[in-house]
Amino acid sequence: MEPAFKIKINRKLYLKDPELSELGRKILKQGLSLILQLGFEQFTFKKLAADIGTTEATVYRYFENKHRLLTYLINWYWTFLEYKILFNTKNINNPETKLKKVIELLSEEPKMQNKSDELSEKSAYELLMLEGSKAYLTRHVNSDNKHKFFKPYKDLCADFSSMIKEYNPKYPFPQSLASTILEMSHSQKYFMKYLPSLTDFGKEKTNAKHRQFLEHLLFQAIKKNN
Amino acid sequence: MEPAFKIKINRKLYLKDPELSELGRKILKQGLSLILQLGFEQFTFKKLAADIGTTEATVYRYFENKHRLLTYLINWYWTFLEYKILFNTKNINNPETKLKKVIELLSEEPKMQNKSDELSEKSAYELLMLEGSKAYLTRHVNSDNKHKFFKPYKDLCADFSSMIKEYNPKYPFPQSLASTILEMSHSQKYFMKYLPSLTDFGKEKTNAKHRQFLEHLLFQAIKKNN
DNA sequence: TTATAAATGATAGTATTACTATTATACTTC
DNA sequence: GAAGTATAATAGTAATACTATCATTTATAA
Repeated sequence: MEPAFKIKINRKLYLKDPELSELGRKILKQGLSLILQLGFEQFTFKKLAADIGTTEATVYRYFENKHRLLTYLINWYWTFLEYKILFNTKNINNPETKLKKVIELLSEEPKMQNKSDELSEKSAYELLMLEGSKAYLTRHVNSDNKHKFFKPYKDLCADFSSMIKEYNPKYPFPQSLASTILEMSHSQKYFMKYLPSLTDFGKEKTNAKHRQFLEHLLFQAIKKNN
Repeated sequence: MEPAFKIKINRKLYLKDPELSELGRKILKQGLSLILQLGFEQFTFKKLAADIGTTEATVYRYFENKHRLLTYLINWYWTFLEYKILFNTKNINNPETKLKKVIELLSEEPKMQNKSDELSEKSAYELLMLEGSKAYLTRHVNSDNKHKFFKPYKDLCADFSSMIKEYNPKYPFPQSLASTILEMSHSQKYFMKYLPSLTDFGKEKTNAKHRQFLEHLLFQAIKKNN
């Protein structure tokens, strides 16, 4: 279940590779945790530095600014999720079963895990739900895109889209459907938690309905022979 | 086509009603335009004040902070859109035709219109696409929600959801589907423009495919008898 | 082992942001 | 013409988003 690999992140996202030092890893882990706690707008490098017992200037040696750190963390999760999906569907031949597995993976909320040093999947999942779209909703989206900062998301989307095409090669909107399901998997969870009347899931504890919704949406859309 | 009514905005959103003075209307109109130009993060009341030839302090007499102004503008659009949809579907009895009309309205990009003093639909549409989710993706979402700042969005969603139920009373996720289509109508447009590989629309000039995608997604989901 | 470089800490500084406060002036309306 | 309201002008403050400098500690290579 736990894939044994190192997630590679676009080198333009950092000034100094945070994975390569104790302090860098603290910046990632505590940075993620502080963003979750304070919200991205209220989060600052100064607060983070205080939190991990270093100085603002030091944090700035790793990341140009807080948006780059956010993008790094989001990229980490997108890449992680792609591996997770590929790993868990690798031996499934039936396209339907495969897609169902993907929906399951997108719908389930990761369990707590505290392998101390590493970024936790659960926190990264939360981050994507709470702040994910802020990674691309900026006026520098084009420049970020040229730097390939969205490649992990595009790759993930492309994988999903391929599976859709495998299931029904004639479906005309596989990419849009993939990005829709990906986006919705997070935003419907957000709505469920904070604006439940925008959903049909109430404030339920389980994600069963959330999953049923996505699964139904997906399979109705790509249904064959109509 | 042009509905003749005044859009009422939640009074807690402002300190002084901006609709009631020349200056207030300038704050709205130029504020919207500046946010589009600079992006919400780079937008400040100081820049806005300079732009309309007043002082920062004066702008603060109308709005507590820039997020309230954003929420005001987004609320204005949600309310506008609700009226637009209700107005344009009022005399349609067939539920299918009605839903198709809604999709059409959600997919079409408003034309330029410069009735000088008033907020322009086109700009507000852009705002929703570029900054819309920042209205609710904050750590004060619960408090904002208690203040009913999201009521217009919920109302819009509820209307749409009712039409879905009218078409197929047995469909189990009308609210989620409504919010999904609403969200996607904007985010797929954003992707189309800035991250086209997340869609199947390329960098096309027309919104025809965008519309087909939404329509197909909607009607396949709520199809009867399966 | 020492020299050398690289990473971090300590400290300071700057322009801008996100406000609040005060006083003066102009504009309205009663 | 007085009284009130809206705006302008100005000032000030704490925090943000950085950049710069220099000293010190730590790792690495000769």
